[in-house]
Amino acid sequence: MPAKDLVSWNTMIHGFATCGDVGTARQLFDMSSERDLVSWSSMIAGYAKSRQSNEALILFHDMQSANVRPDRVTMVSVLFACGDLGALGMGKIVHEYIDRNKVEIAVKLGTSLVDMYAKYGDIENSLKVFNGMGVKDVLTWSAVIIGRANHGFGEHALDYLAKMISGGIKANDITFIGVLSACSHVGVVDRGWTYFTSMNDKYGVTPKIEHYGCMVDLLVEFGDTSRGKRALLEICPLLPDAIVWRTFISACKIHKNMELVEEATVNLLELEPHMDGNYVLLSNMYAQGKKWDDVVNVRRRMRDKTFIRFRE
DNA sequence: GTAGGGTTAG
Repeated sequence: MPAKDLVSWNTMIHGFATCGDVGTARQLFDMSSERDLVSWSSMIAGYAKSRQSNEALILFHDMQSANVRPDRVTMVSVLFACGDLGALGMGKIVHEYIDRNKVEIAVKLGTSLVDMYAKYGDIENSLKVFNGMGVKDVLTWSAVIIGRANHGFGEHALDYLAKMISGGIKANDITFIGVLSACSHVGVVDRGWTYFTSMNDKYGVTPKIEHYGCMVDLLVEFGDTSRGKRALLEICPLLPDAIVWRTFISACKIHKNMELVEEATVNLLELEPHMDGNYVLLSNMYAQGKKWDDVVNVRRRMRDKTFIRFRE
């Protein structure tokens, strides 16, 4: 039985880490006189969750130096960090460790492996783990669907959706991110619309801003810009966020619709006035349209911020 | 048995 104060200490580390305050969690972690498997795992999970994947892997390394053996809970977070960084080599080492130590590959750990390989684009290893899993849930399938979609294999992603549904597993909001972006990659606007409407009607999944983002991408790139704009401004009941605007901008560029791009970029700047990249985006856009006065204006707005080199 | 583990648009 672990000491009582070690348990409460770990609870505190975990509490701060999962709230996103990894800084405080780390302070507590560093202050603690005693650290066990749970302390390390909580801290690594905190870094992974807040997308400080490098820190997560560094800490995993420190954990090994401290001779604390990771278990399947630790490895879920480590694999997530590997997938996030594209650290396939590290991910494979973890996989080998799992096999060597005969760690049971249950749903969560299995899904983490499937996801890590799929994110990297290593579909062979991803499916090897996938096929070896006794129990798969909606996230296991979604990992494959999203992974395939993001690597340009939209048809493959949609195949897996069909297999999943015929296997009796219901798609959720995460699945639909993969499904809709698969439609974007394949360029099937009508099917995208069908899936989008079936989300609510058939699956009871309320579209989130991410799903509208996918639809904007699909419509603008393969439908027409004005329909995409309608989807964005009128149909989307949620306020478009910066990612949606950037999606819109990059999709618009294909059609070189300067007016819409300009409007969108101004909106983006309002949402994220501190992001330097957005000013560069706006300036480049004006430069492309040879609107030199506007280029100067954007630069003026930038001047008090920070030094940025504009592309010629 | 157990304080700690998986999800997403660009």
